[in-house]
Amino acid sequence: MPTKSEKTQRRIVDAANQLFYRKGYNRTSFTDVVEEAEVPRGNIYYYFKTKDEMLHAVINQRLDTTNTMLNDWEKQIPEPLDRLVRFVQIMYDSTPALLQSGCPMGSLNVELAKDQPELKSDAKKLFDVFQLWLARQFSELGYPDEARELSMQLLARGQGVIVVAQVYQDPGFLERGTKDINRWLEDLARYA
Amino acid sequence: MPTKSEKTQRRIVDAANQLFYRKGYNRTSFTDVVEEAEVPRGNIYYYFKTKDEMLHAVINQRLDTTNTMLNDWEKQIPEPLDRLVRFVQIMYDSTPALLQSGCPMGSLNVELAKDQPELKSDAKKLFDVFQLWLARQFSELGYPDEARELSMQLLARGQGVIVVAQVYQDPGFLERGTKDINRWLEDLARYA
DNA sequence: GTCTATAATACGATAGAC
DNA sequence: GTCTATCGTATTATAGAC
Repeated sequence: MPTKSEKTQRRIVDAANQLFYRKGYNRTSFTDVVEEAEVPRGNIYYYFKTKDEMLHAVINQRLDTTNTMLNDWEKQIPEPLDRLVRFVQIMYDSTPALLQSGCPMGSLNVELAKDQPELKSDAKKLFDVFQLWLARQFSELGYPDEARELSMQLLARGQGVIVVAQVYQDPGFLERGTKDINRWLEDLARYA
Repeated sequence: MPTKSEKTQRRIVDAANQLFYRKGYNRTSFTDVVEEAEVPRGNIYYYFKTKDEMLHAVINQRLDTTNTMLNDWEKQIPEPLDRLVRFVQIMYDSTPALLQSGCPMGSLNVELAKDQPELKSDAKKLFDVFQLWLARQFSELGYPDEARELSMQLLARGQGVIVVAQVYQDPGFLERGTKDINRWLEDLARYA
């Protein structure tokens, strides 16, 4: 059973997570977070000494969520191709959010990569967890040597489609993009 | 001959342009700009009432530069395939900057799309100018009906490769990515 | 037109009462 | 652990001397 303290901390991290996604890390202020989380002003410093620490907690929470999701997929989906297709489907399922705020891990990395290298190396882990999982699927699919390269190509395709769909506010492009990616995956599976 | 006033304004816009790219729009302060441009503190308000206006000037300058570049390519390069390949080559030529700060137009759009819709619609023009030019090349290449879709696919491929190469600080992925794109373009030209 | 001084506000962060 | 009051700094922006 979670203590009151743990619940408060969770409220803060959840609020920060949403705001970092909707507004970006640098444009989100502590005031924004305490208002969204509905906790008193200075309270936040009991849990996080700095904004960086808050980002760290947000990233760790996302990593947990992602790991759980990917592990579930490996348990529930027997075929590597179907797992890869399942991955692509989160893009299609998240259409409204992606058009509004972009890719949660992509946009965070793009923002932090510019001139906040320490924060960026933390955000990079969000890519790593997907990349390693995808590489494992490509390996099982029959491409052990090209697994890493293919996983990065898949990530790149997804990122590109999301950015352009967001710029042009075009859900159709996102849908066609995911279908193209799936065709590519099916071709890979066919000629493995 | 440029007046002193015009030169000062240009210095400010050039400085802002660089900083918006290296640090992002929201993390760049007026202080940063006046220091980079080496003009006195409050002077900047004579030229730009708000930061938004400064961004507007930066975007318009980039639009001018881009239009000039693309017009030159159309004059100097007779074949549409070669023009498309020339476009892809700026990615390869800009490797160090792309790994450091990402795509100048992509990262700006990703940043502003989150919750600054007016600024984002201005930044979107940077995509438009490339998109329209690319569509014209695809049209000439023999794909008049698919020209818009193909131009967006090319932009998406570029954006994706740049994001992933930046996240992993991997110039090799950027190089292989551009080669893949060129192969795709050559295939399109072959089967047109 | 150019520049300095400074206002007004928002920020991240701290001290300390409870 | 919880919360308030507040500090110091950096921010955008203005007023006004030159």
